[in-house]
Amino acid sequence: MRQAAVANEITELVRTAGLRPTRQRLSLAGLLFSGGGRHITAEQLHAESLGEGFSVSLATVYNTLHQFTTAGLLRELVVNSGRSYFDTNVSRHHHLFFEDSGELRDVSDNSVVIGDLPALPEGASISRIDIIIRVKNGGSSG
Amino acid sequence: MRQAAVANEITELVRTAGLRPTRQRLSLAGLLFSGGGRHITAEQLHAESLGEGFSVSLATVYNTLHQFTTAGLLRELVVNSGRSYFDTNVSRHHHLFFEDSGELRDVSDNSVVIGDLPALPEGASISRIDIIIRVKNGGSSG
DNA sequence: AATAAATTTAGAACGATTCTAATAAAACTT
DNA sequence: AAGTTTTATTAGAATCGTTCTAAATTTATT
Repeated sequence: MRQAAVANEITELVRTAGLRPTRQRLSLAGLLFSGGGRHITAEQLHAESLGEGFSVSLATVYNTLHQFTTAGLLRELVVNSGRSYFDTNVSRHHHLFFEDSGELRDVSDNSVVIGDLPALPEGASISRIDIIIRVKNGGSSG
Repeated sequence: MRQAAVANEITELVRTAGLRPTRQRLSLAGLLFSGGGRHITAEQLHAESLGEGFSVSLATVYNTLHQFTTAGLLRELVVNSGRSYFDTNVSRHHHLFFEDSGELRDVSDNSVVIGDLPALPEGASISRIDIIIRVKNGGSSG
């Protein structure tokens, strides 16, 4: 697809999220959504953006990641205490987490069946089910 | 059971973990393992210990929680970025997390069936599967 | 252009956790 | 049980990821 067409799509994506298509948001959205699925931290995205010559502050990276998450464009993922990953795949799925490398890989939702659950309190409902399969040794090789 | 017998059991538990039965470790182990299953943060355990008149520093609480975790007496649980819970139930099970109250409740392992997984890289093996069922509204009521 | 509203930013502040180096307690030795 | 070595505890500083603040800039509207 032509560059201009991609840029338009990104702009539309940001607009649809109810956000003004600023230079910073478009750069970050481009990095996040132009390739395949990604699992990325705020610091990683910040470094990547600077590396590509798109200057942006870390505060804006955090703001943008949260705005995209609220808009349903990203899903926030917690595997370790003290660091959030943001997943560009917001469809129902789970994760393989390689403890050694810190890499995350998607696992299809079909691989898992949840059976009976304890009764939930009155008025309560499930907002999400997170499954993390922690793997030791290996990773970054497939 | 008599107080003295309980104290002996706790002492043995700490010894078996390869740790000296110091006053601080015994107090903390008593708080952690004398009741039923618990899900507790370092800050909560620290406050509880001081409240019971067992003075201990926060650093020691952290040290002790990690030592107990390494020894297999506790399991560290991450549900939110920026805060760890420690679970006194180290048998295979999963969790219900009440987003409003921050409460955690155990879910039997029987409730869940994991089907096919993607092939793991050579030499890799699963160290643990964490399932967190996030619940909105309700909690602390059952 | 002028005005209003939203965004970005640097740097301070924050909360959870870890580190440091000094003191204290526990376990050996004799 | 005194002396020695090893291990544990501690207060407070340091660190890390993240959030906040208030000023400056950009975008949208009139």
